[in-house]
Amino acid sequence: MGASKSESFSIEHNQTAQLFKALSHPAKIAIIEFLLSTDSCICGDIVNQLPLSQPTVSQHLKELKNVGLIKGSIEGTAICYCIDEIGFEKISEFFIQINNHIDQNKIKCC
Amino acid sequence: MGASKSESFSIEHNQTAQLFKALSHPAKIAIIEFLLSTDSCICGDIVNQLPLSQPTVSQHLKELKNVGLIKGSIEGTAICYCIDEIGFEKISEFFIQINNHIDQNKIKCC
DNA sequence: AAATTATTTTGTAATATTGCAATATACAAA
DNA sequence: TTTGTATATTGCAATATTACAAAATAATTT
Repeated sequence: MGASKSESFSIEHNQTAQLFKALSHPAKIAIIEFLLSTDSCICGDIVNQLPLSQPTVSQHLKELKNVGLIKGSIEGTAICYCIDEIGFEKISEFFIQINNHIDQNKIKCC
Repeated sequence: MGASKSESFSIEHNQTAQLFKALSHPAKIAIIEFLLSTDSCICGDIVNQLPLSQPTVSQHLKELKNVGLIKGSIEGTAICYCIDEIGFEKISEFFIQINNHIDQNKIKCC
């Protein structure tokens, strides 16, 4: 067999994993950090920042947009991309759980 | 060509991406959530919780341990696993950046 | 020491991801 | 309507991940 028995897991676990998967590549981290560092976020600028071809960057942008971590709007002939808070809020919910656990000193073993 | 031009990106971006990659599968999310929900964290319990074979679970545990998201200690013949705060603190640093950005309302476009 | 129990490692098949050339689309300008 | 500019899609090769059977390791009990 092989590859991702994702049907065997809950929708929530799959959705959380999907968000993390969208951030599991250095190019995607670089895109997010670039969008954080600048106000102008024209797609072509992102392509120029990265050591990857335009089609590859376009594919990474598509995946980040699909999970709701970035959003894009048409500006004439160009497209303006920026951080989408909604996706990051979903991820935050996961980390709130983790931090509550750590704060409560529930960790007794190891 | 194909596959992960990771050498072209900074060490920081690669490390951040590695942490997210370790969480990019529903089984790994399920493992983390199980460890959050219980004080007893014997490896065999995790195997029983998941719809995967024991060697597959072992492999997921190894990856989570490698990036510092969980840790394990030997207890006789069994191994006790639990959340490792260190890895989660590294991820938190990334989200602090994001939240600062969102709070500052820097998002002007889209 | 042999048997038992718990976990890891190895090998391998199935599937998914990454990256890019080539092509397509969409709009603006000439 | 042709040309140019910006971005997306398609198709495919290279590589990585996922899953598990089988075998290996390690500690415990008998």
